Amino acid sequence: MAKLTDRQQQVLAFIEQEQASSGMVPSTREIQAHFGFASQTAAINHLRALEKKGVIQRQAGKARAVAVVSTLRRETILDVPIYGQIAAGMAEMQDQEDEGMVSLDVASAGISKGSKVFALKVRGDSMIGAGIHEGDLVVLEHREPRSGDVVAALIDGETTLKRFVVTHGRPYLKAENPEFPNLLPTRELIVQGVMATLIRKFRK
Amino acid sequence: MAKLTDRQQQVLAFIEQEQASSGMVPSTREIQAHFGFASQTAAINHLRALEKKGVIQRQAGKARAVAVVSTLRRETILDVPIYGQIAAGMAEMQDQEDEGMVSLDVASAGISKGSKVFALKVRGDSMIGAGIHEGDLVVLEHREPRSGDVVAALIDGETTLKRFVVTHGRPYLKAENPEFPNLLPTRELIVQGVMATLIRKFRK
DNA sequence: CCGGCCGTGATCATTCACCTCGACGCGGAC
DNA sequence: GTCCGCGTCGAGGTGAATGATCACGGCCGG
Repeated sequence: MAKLTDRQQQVLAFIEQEQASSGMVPSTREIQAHFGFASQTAAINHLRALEKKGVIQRQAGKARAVAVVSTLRRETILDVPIYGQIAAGMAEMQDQEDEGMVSLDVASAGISKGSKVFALKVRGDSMIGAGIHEGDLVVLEHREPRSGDVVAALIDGETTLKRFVVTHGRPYLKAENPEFPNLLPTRELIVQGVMATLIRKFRK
Repeated sequence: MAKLTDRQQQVLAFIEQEQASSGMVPSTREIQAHFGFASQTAAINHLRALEKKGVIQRQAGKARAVAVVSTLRRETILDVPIYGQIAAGMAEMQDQEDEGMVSLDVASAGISKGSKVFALKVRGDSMIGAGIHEGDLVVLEHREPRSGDVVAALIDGETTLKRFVVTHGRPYLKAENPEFPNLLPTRELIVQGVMATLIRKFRK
């Protein structure tokens, strides 16, 4: 891919910035106005140059038909709401206060498109044996758990992270920390989500 | 936010799908054609309804002036290239084979916009004490390490993950695993990146 | 009976990409 | 040097793409 000129870099930056802030790609006239060109031709030429260098794609004749290749190549982005640490009543998935958002691509998340997804901040260290630490962000998928999955389960009105194990046809919840009781009886087991991804942010 | 009709959901899905695949929002006529409407008005009405319900934003008079609010609210997405496990010669950041891509928002990544970023797949368990396991994906930022940071360093032509510690004004690399030598002398220390985020994908 | 939803059909007014012709500077090729 | 390509910009014009509007009708729940 050929290198971009300073000017072309500026134009590309403008396009990307506009798309991020207003959601739409600027037209040739808007580019013209932004850079103070007296003619559209200047803007069009820059677009053509960017297209030839492969950083954008265009569709002849169509309005605002500019697509930035780097965002085009990207996998679908999943927006995961963070429901905090306490998840009482989550079974209904309602009235949950959003405490933020994580966005990552579906491939990295390993999540089947279409299923309900949410995230929780890990509190405590009952799963430290599985490499899940306090403060980690856990992305969970709402689906039926399989044996061996790490799940967020509602026990005594509180959500905790445990490993879901089925032995002799009976489901158990297992904490991965020697200081915790290894097996918990699981009557009225409510699994709120199955762990799909873990995200840990290091010092800022 | 008012609930969407089935039809409105379909229209929104079409818009999002088009934007993802071609990079641009469909025009009213394209929406019309896709759904087999005999009139543009049908398409326009749906857009108006979607706008009133707050899921899209439009700008009067402008072409393809539709912005999906959910993607608009989103933080800036960072595209991180995965450079694999072996990173010989990475100091130049050149000729690196892309083995994929991870995309996540800058806020979750905790990365200062503008710095060079890349990712590596963790091999071995020398950092298991820090909760970093084999197979984890580590996002690294190219910057000067501070004491206590986890860094990817080039030692004997191979990249390994270690904790960077400065004691008595002298830098050391420390493995977080009792089976490994605790402190490594660090002459000619090349730090390729400072760990910013960890991503672990669970069973698929 | 009204308002929201879902359409058809035709027309109008802009927005917008594209084209032609021309200009200037710069660096490499001949 | 001289020519050529490329980047960058100006002036003006054309036709297609596109959003917007008006008029009309049907369906449904409150």
